[in-house]
Amino acid sequence: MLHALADATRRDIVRRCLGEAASVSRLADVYPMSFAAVQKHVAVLERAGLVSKERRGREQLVRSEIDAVRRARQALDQLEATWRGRIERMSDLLAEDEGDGTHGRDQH
Amino acid sequence: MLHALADATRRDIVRRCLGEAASVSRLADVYPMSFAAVQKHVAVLERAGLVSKERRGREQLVRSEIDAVRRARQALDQLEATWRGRIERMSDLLAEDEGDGTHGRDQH
DNA sequence: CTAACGTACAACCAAATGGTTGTAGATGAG
DNA sequence: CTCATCTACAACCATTTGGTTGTACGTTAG
Repeated sequence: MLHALADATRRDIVRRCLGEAASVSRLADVYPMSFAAVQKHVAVLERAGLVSKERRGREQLVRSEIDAVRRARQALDQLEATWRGRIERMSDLLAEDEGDGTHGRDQH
Repeated sequence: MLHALADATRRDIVRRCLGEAASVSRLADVYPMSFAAVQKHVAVLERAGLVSKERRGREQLVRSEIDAVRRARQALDQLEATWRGRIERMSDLLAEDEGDGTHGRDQH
């Protein structure tokens, strides 16, 4: 999921299809690469649930799933939350018990 | 940067080193892979600025850079912001000018 | 109907990834 | 000093990635 957003072209595709959907070939002539390459990028995004395709005539409209983007962002929020949790816990330990440096947390 | 966080092991390393730093070998015996593999993951995170290493005796302590995590998260925030921007702009267009569907935006 | 367009997919390729083992250099413990 | 530990790094390997070209198929325009 984050992997799908780790590519600049793919992030740009998501950005471009946020407001209004675009056909794959329209996307293709924006980027300096072949149609097939763009098609693959879209496929990666689709597998990750970040965009959906809807056939309209002979075109295939790509639309970004904003909720999926939000969910991806949450993964990083989680890291920050963990961080805040650690700091809090450390403060607690310092407040109530300063002697023991080897509390057995963090074991696998 | 997002690429560095796209791997589950690396995200876990970041999580683990958020509160207190850990030596590379300590990290290594947490994961089911060789020391060298963990070392490589740490190197990737370091190149991305997500962790920093500090030598302490013969150990190398790995510490996560919470600000870098925040910066990575901001990249995804940007996508959502773009989305909100698009919606806003669409509303504006609908409000003031309904006739023209082919305004020349989004050109490369 | 025919030609052009949009898509799908296979085959191929170079480079990056994620892993391994092995070797060698620093550093601390005894 | 000597040995065990921690780290660094090279060489190698399989798989994935990001790109290409070529071919085939469905749909729309004229």
